[in-house]
Amino acid sequence: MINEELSHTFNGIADILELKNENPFRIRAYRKAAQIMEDLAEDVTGLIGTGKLKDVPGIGKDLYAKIEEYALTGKITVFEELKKEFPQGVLDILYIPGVGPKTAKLLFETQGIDSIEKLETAAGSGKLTGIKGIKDKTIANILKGIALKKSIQGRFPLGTALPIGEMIVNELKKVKGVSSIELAGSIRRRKETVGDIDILIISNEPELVMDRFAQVKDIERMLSRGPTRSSAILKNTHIQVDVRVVEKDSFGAALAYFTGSKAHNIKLREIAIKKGYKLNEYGVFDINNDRKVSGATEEDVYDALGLQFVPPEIREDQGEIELALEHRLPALIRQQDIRGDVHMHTVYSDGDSTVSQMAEYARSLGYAYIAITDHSQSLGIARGLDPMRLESQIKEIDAFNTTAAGIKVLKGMEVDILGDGRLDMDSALLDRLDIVIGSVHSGFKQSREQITGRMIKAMATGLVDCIGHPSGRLIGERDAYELDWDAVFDAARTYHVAMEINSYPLRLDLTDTMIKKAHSKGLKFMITTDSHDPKQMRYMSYGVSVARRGWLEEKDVVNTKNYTDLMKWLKGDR
DNA sequence: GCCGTTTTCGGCCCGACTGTTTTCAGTCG
Repeated sequence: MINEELSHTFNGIADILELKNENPFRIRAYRKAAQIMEDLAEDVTGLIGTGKLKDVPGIGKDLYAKIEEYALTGKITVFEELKKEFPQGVLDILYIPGVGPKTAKLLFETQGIDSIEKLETAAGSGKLTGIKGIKDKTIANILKGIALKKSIQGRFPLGTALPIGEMIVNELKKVKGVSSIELAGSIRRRKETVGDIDILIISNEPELVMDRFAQVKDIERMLSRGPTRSSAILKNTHIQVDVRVVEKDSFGAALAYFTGSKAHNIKLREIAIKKGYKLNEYGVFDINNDRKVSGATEEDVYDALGLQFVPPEIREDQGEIELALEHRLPALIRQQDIRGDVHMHTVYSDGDSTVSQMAEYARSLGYAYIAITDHSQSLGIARGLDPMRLESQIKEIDAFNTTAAGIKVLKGMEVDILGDGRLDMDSALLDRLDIVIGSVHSGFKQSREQITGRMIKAMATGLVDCIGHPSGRLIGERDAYELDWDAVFDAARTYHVAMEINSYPLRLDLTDTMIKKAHSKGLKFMITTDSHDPKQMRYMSYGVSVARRGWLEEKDVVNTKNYTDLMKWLKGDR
């Protein structure tokens, strides 16, 4: 999508402007624009057409013109000109941890170093000694940084980082003197991918915490170590972990600060200044006498600034601050609002447990109901069900429901939406089921028009209650297929079909931005786990987090209904 | 480069750690 290309281009412009030691605020404007492009739910080309791009805060006349130029010609003249001044390799060097624009520029201009390879050779052969401001330690750090960059490829799925973060939190929790400990950063905001793991601690013995942290067995090496801050790189994953110890009466301010997002924090500080305060990670201070106004809890901090408490998942400067000022934030859906899990598999297809095993586990989680939704026959690899086997599963579930107490099992299917948009099961049989999830599992390479057409055709049958993992993406493994989201959402509205929020950590699909878009069109959602094993039902929290990031409330999600109301909804009362 | 019930010009968030310095620049978050 052109949005990603623009995001990349704007960051490239910002990189070169940094090398040129340009106005930092101009650089920030480009960085912000890059972030805006990344967060946009729509193709920016469409926004130009409808004139809506002019209304996006942060995109002024100049950036608008550059976006338009890129949409029309595929490039931005300013960027093409800037690239002549610094080769791409110098920009690559900027992304080595510990090397910034000043160093990169110095190395390029005095030594002609214009690639990471040249830098590595020069640093290794001692050619850098003698340059002003560069001594042995700096050279060693450059080499370490290069090695680090090679070992780290981008961001990590939340499903990888969160369990590791929780493990370290549990280790440090035991240290003497620790009274509070929280994960912060993008993990706390539950972004689908995170760049590092941030941990915030209150302790009256910070040295003990840092000692224990340095001994965590998964640590490969320490990057820095101070009395209040330490950083380390973990083995295997090479995720960076940052630990901070703060005073009790600063914990809220520090938690807010280290949770981010950066854009959210900047706006908070601007509000603080307007009110005559200064906000930093230690608290809110009166600018006149430096007296501390608040800081012990996040609630206090937001309150001092005149804001409603903003849940971490929506701290992205996407309108939440403006609503918080008016105390009109949505009441985001909570885990305990979920009354049942309505997408899961059993041994009938590619699951590893029986209907009753899944039901038993769901009951232990406190659910009122589950839906069994095994695959249909075209998905051979998953032993998809043909009509006969579906019939026997229906009988088994009916039998289970007559004997088992405390939980209801809905009869369902995750039916394949075939290459031509037909459903992979007899209509009469689907009609007998309580719930039908329609999913695309094949033909990912089809054109945007074809896949969009398939989905709309499937929805138009009136047999599908929900579209499963609508984009088909697997984080870090497989991109989403091409889809005309407006057309799909509009059709879903017409045929009263819900969108799935699939909680499986590598799916998390719909994404937060697409949820917002679908929500704005009035769609309903189902948050499911797509479990293939009872334990996977615990992934529900991931889906709820994504829903929260998409600003959803309890009423937006179908499986928050009690059993009776859910059945009414499924039978057509929508 | 953006933005405006303090402004169309002149502002634009704040501090820790490192390594090189003799008081601070660079980098990062």
